[in-house]
Order: sequence, then C-alpha cells, then structure tokens
Amino acid sequence: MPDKQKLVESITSMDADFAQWYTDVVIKSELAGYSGVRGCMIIRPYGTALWENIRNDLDGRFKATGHENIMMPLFIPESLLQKEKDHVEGFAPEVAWVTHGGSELLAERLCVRPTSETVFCDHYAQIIHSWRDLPKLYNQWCSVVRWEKTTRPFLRTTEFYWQEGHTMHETAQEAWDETERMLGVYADFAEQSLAIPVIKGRKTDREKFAGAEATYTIEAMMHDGKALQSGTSHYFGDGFARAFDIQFTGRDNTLQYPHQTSWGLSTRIIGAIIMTHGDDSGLVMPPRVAPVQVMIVPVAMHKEGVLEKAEELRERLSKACRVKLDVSDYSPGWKFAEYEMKGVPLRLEIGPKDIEKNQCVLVRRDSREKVFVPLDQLETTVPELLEAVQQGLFDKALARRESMTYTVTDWAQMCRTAAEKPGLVKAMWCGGEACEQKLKDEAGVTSRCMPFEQEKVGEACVCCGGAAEKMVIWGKAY
RNA sequence: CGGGAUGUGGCGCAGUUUGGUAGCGCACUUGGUUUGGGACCAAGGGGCCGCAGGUUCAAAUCCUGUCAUCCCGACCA
Repeated sequence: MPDKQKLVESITSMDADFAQWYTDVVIKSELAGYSGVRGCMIIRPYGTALWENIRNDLDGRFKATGHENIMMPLFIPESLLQKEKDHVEGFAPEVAWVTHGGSELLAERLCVRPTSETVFCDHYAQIIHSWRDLPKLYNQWCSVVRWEKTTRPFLRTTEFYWQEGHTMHETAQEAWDETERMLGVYADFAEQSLAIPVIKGRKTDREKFAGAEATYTIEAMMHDGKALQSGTSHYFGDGFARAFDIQFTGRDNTLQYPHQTSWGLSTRIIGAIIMTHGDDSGLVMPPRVAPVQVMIVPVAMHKEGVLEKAEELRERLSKACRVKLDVSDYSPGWKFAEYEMKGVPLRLEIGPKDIEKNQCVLVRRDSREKVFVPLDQLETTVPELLEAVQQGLFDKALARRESMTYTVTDWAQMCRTAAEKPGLVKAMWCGGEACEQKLKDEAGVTSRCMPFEQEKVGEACVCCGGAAEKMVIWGKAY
C-alpha cells in the first residue's frame, strides 16, 4: 500500500499536531491562501463558494425575520469612534488608521472599521425621529479590520468577512427579544445547516462585547475539545443612543432613547466547520453548505460511452443537488483522494463495469460507506444520502461534545479535569469576578457562557464554595 | 508582547559545520501508453538562495542588522 502511505503523509494527522493539521487542511483543500499582508487571507474560489452558501442561507433567515440589508462606509472618523467610552477602549488598540489621502495629511484621521456600531448610530441619529420610525432592522455584509498580533486562517485574521446586524427598538423589551431571537437564528443555522451542535448562553461581564450591556453567544466544541465562540448577539440598552444623541418622540409625546442590539457571525465559522467535522483525510463539508455535494468521478473514461454516461448523470443530478463531473486526466485514485481532502459529501463513481449493470457507486465522505445504486434510483437515493450525511455529522459532533463535557463540583476536581481532560466543564459559579479570574489563572479555563438551559450541577461555587448563582461552561477557547 | 522554529524554482527539502560555477523529490509543459484508491516511460522549462550592509580574489555558506511566516502562551470574533 505505498499510495496509502503517501496519502497519510500529505497532511499532518490530527492527533499528532492538531494546529498543524488545521493549517494543512486550509491550504491543501484550497479554501484559502496567504497574502503579502499578515493576517489577510486570500479566500480562494472553494472557500468563497462555501462562504456564499453560508451567506445565502443566513441572509434568507435574516430576511425572514424582517431585516433589510444596507451598506455602510469602510472608514470611520476618529471623533465618531470615540463617542462611546467603553467601545473605544475595547477597540482602539487594534484599529488600523488612514492618515493620508494621496500625499496630503488628513485633518482628522480615519479608522478602517473594526465593527460598525458607531456609523450605524450616526446614521440612526439622522433618520429616527418618531416611534413610527421604529424598529430599524438593518444588516450589512462586509469585511472589517482588527490589527491582530497573532493570526490563524479563518479563526483570527486581520481582515475578516462577516455580517453585522444593527437594530433599534422602541422599548427595552423589544430589544431584548431581538437579541435573543437572533441568537436563536444563529443556533438554528449552526445546527441545521452546518451540523454543528452549539450551546446558547450569556457571556459573563468579563467576556462581553465592548460597550454592550449583555452579550449572548453560541459556543461550539472543536475536535480537540477547545471551545469556539461561533456567533454573538448583543444587547446595548440605550447607551449608544445617549452617546450619539439618538432620540425619538414616543407615543406619549415625550422624547425617548431607542434600545439597540447588534449581532455578528464571521468567516470564523468556516474554522468551526473544519475543526468540527474534519478528519485525517481532510475536510468534511456539511451537505447543506457544501460547494459541491456530489462529485462524479468517471473510471476508464477513454472507454466507449463512459464520459457520455457520466455527463448524462451530471445533467440529471444537477436538478436535485450541486453536482460536478471531473473530466480532468488525473487518475481516478488521485481524484478520490483529492475530493476527500476537499470534503465533498458524496462521490459517484461510474465506469464500464457499472454501465454494463446499469448502476453506479456512491461513497459517503463521512463513513466511507460504499453502495451500488441502480441508475434509475439516483434522484431519490442521492438526496437521501446527503441528508444522512448531514444528520450523521451532527450526531457524531454532538456525541463527541457530550463525551468530552465533564461536571465538577469542587476546586481540586476542577483543576484536575482542566489539566488532564481536553473538553468543557460544567460547574457552579458564585458570579464573582475574583473567582472567574482565579479559574483562569490557576485552572487555566475561562468561562465560555452561562447556558440558557441551566442545570444544577452542584450546591456551591466551584471556586470559593460560596452561594452559587449560575451553572457555567468553562474551557479553553480559540 | 514573551517563548520556540523556519526562510534555497510553485510546494517539500538537501547543500551552510570545513566559502570555490545551485541540487533532489513532487508539481508544471510536450508526446505516448494507461485508468475501480494519489499510474508509467521519454523529452523539456523554471531559482541572482527573504532583504540590506559587511568580511573575502570568491558568500546560499562567515559576521551584523532587518523583514516575514509558522507553532506555543498572554489579549480579541
């Protein structure tokens, strides 16, 4: 099996070096490449196609919940960024500044947006005057820049693509509802479309977004047991509205401040797909967002009728799924390995032997299970198998998360578990910042979230033994 | 910002110890034979060795500086 050996060598194995496996997969599956600027990735056609599918799916969910798309400017004047104190403190250290236009020094420098709360607020101040102008439910798809010191493809990059929703509401309750609704949209999207099980919860004050009153999050567990914050939804109250002087006349003819939310999900989610479903052969794409759902590999394609039959199947299947036919002159074996690397959920092999029997071979990427299918059943079998892969990926990811999630009740157990077992830990917390800090410093874990679905896993705070307020998910995070 | 590693055709590397006309594998191009798990044969093309100084008759190799990338930590999506 010399070829098998070669295959194994082509990417680092997950167990040997997970970080290296990750970058190998990103590069070799052609999702992305490096550019001349640190942290600025070239998202290659395969990665772009994946992002487009993610984007279309999410965009549909936003539209279905009444949101409209808008496009805001790339540059933010320094004075605007500085209007909200907590916000600027959070972001100032990592903004990129434009100081010159051509060779002229600008009177006021401009930052390249790290996020767009401030420009949205500036605009809202212009257009919101009456309760009849509310709510405003806006979203934009764009890229933003945060000058990160260390970067990793998709997980942390200097420039990244995302969507940011920014909404304004008449009442606090409406804004709270929106915050929660959009987190629900993210959670459904992650679980249904990406087959990534997530935990919905609230961030502690220490972990929340700069300038927010509350941050909700969906947290996913990666293959190595580390957590990845995969989408966030923030409640701002009227803090920004006050800072930006956004006021409207209410139903009772008094001047009021609107209540605000924002929510975002970025290309980081591609990192989540890779690290949730991938294996030693490379990517495994969830069928719902896979750029190619079925790859047809003709065998002995120079032989009479093979290409014609393959093309006929492609044509037929194109009505039911995203299908491609590879007629390049690489060997079939090369193609098998290549599309496994790229995570194509289903492979269809068709060769002279199949044509004789009026069948083809379908191979699942997740289980490698191989089935022979009569050609006249393709239109029903392929969607069924795609659905089975989608479900299989979710079930497997959920089972892994559960097997790597531990419940602990006392400090010694917490330290031992955090040190010895990769994964997440459920433990009670008193709500004190000192305990949160101690857990980080001494146990090496941070709070990932306070799940909406609370369980009572102990009586007292795992750290200080005081009265416990919340069950918290702790872990190491990306 | 700390710790570690690495920069040599597109990719992966050897060559650096001991200075002396840049090599290998893969990929690429052309022709032919092949095709059910990364095919084979033959003939080709491509690199001032990250960058800038210095030492020397002579630098990929020695010295100084610098830049970049990757990995591990601290901070952020």
